Amino acid sequence: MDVKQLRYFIAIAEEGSLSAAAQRVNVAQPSLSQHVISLGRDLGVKLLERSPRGVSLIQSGEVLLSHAREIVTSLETAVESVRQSGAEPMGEVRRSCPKLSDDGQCPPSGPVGHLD
Amino acid sequence: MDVKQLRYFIAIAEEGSLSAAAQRVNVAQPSLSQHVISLGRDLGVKLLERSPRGVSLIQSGEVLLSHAREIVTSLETAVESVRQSGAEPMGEVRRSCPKLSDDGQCPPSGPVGHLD
DNA sequence: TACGATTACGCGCAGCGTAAATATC
DNA sequence: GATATTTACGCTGCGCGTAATCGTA
Repeated sequence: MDVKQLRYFIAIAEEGSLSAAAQRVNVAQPSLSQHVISLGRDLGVKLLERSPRGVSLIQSGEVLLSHAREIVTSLETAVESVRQSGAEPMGEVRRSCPKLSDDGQCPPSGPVGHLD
Repeated sequence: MDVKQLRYFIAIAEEGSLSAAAQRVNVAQPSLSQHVISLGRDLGVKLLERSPRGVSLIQSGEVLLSHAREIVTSLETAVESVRQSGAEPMGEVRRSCPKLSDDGQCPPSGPVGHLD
């Protein structure tokens, strides 16, 4: 069970259609189809019903949806607070520059804040 | 960012050692090393310090740890409720939430099955 | 015919394990 | 030398996209 699947599922639930959700999350429909099948199999429940026009959530799907939203939100909150807690940013800061110096180097950089 | 990485990170934090954590989660040490490096890179933050005897969390790591525990718990709860939502009566229920909104309220709840 | 989901199939990459290297005691 | 992490490297499986197939109106 993966957060990516939860994101996909939220998109499907909100769009009511695999095709629309696929566009929204930039993934091909077959991939989403596979994910939702796999998700249902992992949970041992049927999550949604196939309608001639798209899909619609059934009870278990609604339950999953609310939890999924909560979890995804928690995750985003977590990332945000960890980033802001960073007294010690790490890694090299790579930057591009619009114009190289004559010696082919980037001009010296000024003070840099955190990356968004 | 993946839940698996959060589980791994929790194990590392609690064991204080990559080797011990690796045994606990049944993964080779190098794999965990890669994961924690990747996690730190994704977050743009240094999470722990290498000691000659294992590793120890620094501030950002502690922040991540608490969030990670919360998220993993939420995920397990979610799986449980979805599984049990199969044939259970449903309706609005009060629920606890791992994190209050800024105004001190629980985030809005959706329809759910019963909680044990 | 048109729209949407599923099945089939091939490819690339992420994650894993083994093994070798590095570091600290 | 012992313990613990990191680097190197090959392999397998998962996730994705394309294309073909099925279902319904």
